[in-house]
Amino acid sequence: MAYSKKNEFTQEDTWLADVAKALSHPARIRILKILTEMNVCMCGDIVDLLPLSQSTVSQHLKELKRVGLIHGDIDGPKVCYCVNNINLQKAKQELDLLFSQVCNC
Amino acid sequence: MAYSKKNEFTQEDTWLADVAKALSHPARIRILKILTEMNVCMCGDIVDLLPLSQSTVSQHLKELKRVGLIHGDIDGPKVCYCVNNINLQKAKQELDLLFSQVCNC
DNA sequence: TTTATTCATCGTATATTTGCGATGAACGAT
DNA sequence: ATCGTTCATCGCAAATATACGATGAATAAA
Repeated sequence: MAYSKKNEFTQEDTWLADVAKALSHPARIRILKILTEMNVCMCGDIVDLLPLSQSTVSQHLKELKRVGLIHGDIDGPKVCYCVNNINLQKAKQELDLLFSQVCNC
Repeated sequence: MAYSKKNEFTQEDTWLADVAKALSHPARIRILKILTEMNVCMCGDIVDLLPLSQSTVSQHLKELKRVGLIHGDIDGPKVCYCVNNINLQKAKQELDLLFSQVCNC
């Protein structure tokens, strides 16, 4: 590849692609749904519901945190994960905008 | 990784993740927009508009075709690429459903 | 038939993602 | 102070993605 060319695009396209990347693994889709279904959710709760190890789930949570779709509040040795409604709404709006630009329906 | 675990999830979550993956590179976001702006579009037209080689653009087109967001109609030595409105609409609907499940706004 | 155009695919290099076990940090409870 | 719980991170291995040049197939035009 030599070097990535991802930054030779507009910031909007890059941001949208980045959000899409965060959604591009079924485990992360599932995690978002789990976090909404359960009001409070620790990492261990999610591990129990997924066919993945604790360290792998932790990585997926980190990716969702990176783009701001969730946040984790430290509570002693636990971390309470929640969806970030503000950023989810922003992501929804930007995706809606993309589809309105791209789809002639 | 040993083996991927992507198929240990529901078909819906896997399909959504797959659509998101197709949108997870700014070049592919850009290509979708270009295909909408121009009514008829050959691969070479897109290559002229992107900082990527012809073979790389062809790969991105292939990925968009794989999930059905675009289709290419052969026209002699040319290939006429278009967005696939039906599947774009389906993708939009499924993403809307996800956000309605996941976002408390 | 030869030539030019258009594009997909192959081969290759590098980067990134996915996944796990092991380890250690942080904290509450004993 | 010690122990158990919770979780992030490190180190590693394997799989995928990104990017390019080279090549070849397919067709239109000459």
